[in-house]
Amino acid sequence: MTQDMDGLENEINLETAFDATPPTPRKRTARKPGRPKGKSSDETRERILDAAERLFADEGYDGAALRDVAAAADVQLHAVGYHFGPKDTLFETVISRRSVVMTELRMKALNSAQVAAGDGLIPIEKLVRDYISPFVLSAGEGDSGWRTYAALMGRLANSPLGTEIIARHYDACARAYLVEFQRALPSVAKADVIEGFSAMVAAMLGLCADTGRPARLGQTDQKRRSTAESLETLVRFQTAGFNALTGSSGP
Amino acid sequence: MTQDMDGLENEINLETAFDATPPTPRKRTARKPGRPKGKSSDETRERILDAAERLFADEGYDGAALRDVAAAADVQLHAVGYHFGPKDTLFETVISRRSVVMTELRMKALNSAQVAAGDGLIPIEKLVRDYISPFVLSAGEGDSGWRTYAALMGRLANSPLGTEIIARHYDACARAYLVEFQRALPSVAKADVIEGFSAMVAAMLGLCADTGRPARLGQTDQKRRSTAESLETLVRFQTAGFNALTGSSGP
DNA sequence: AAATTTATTGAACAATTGTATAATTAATTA
DNA sequence: TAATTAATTATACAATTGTTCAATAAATTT
Repeated sequence: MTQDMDGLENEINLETAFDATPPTPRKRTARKPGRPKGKSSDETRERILDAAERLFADEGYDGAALRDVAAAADVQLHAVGYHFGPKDTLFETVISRRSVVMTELRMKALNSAQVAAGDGLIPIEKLVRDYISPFVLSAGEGDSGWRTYAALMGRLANSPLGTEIIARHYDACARAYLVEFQRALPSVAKADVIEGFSAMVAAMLGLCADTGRPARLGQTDQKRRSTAESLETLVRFQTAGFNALTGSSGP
Repeated sequence: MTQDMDGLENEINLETAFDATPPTPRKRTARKPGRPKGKSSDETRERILDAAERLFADEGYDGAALRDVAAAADVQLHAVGYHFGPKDTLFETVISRRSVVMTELRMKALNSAQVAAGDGLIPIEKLVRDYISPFVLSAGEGDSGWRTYAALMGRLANSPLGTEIIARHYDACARAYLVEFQRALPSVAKADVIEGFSAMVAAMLGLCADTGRPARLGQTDQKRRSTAESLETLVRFQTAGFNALTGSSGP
């Protein structure tokens, strides 16, 4: 919401606080039909995407009802369909809105690293860090939308629908990194490099999905770790994992 | 299915082959109402659980319709509710049926390792292997039900519902292992040990969920790796990850 | 042998869901 | 300024869903 409640020239209902139980119907603001005065539809689109992102993350693709998305975005049901078409393309749009940002961050980092390395190799730790940190930092320190997106991606990770969508939005970048991982680990079998990469991604998603399991397993309800600490631990762990693959089965 | 199609004393329809598109309605066998002759209801229960397991794995909790479960199990809709009550308790039963097996395997391995270690420490690699291998081997070499179950667990991993259920069924065992991990890594902060453990579990689930992403990322459609190979790579990778956490921030 | 319990089929219900149609009003274009 | 397009509310629909009720027949108990 870039420019909040402007152009709402009707009586407005200020219960914008977030409901803990998302399927709640949530009475909507009373508004007149017809094109609203002065407000760009882009705001509405973003509001719908934000609401959809959260509901897909909380309830899953099938669990999230378009009515609840509409209510959370404070628009009428049909506005959702009008802007984004059927449910699956809304979902696709939710994913791609941030995947393009994430992929650009990762590819820029990779390109810089390639330039810096020249003919040499990119260190494993740098590859791990460059792939992981945009996601971890966005999820941990970005706005709440990024946190929600990270939860959604984590949830998607091992589902058939999610796999298909991740392939479409993230595989190209993953392959670019894999080339460098393989180059930096010439003695490691390709299948092992890929398995390591998959392990790294799974750990990253699990960390960022932020399910609360670590806190539960630790019991001692210590204050939440800083994102930076978690990131460093993850980088060290995954880097060592990749390096341990050398000298096992030939390439 | 321990004792297949016995007691089906009515005309039977042999299209038992698995449908690639699970939401297909699937016409059921015509049978008389009333208690069937001679067949134990345990068979029916297992058939329903198998069908539910697969549909939950393929379609998710909300995506799986009880009607489709019933059709896949070749029973009437109400038989599902009769045996397992509402949908959420059916789901719970699907999870617990195998979680008790898995937890017993892991706890037996842990107890053996503790006895073998006596007053000494259990090596990290042994802890990793003992926790991971029952799941990986069941998913990779067990019957098809275990493969389905692994996909379901992977899918559950980062969802709110899944987290809650995993806590109920797997946290006790996870804590028992964590004690030994911490003992074996005395210089590592507790939060780091937990983060490493979470990374290990995430990688394990990602591997066993078997989404096909590794094959897609590798492109060269090589024959599927053996489960044993994957397991060894995973153990080596995760063990090195844990060991790399030593000597960073104090406990 | 009668009564009860168990396991099953068949049918129905009320609620929810994704999508489509109609109406309305502001912005844009001709 | 008239006509068209864009964005929105309001309503309707047909399909699907989890659950429940009724009927039936075999097994078990009394």
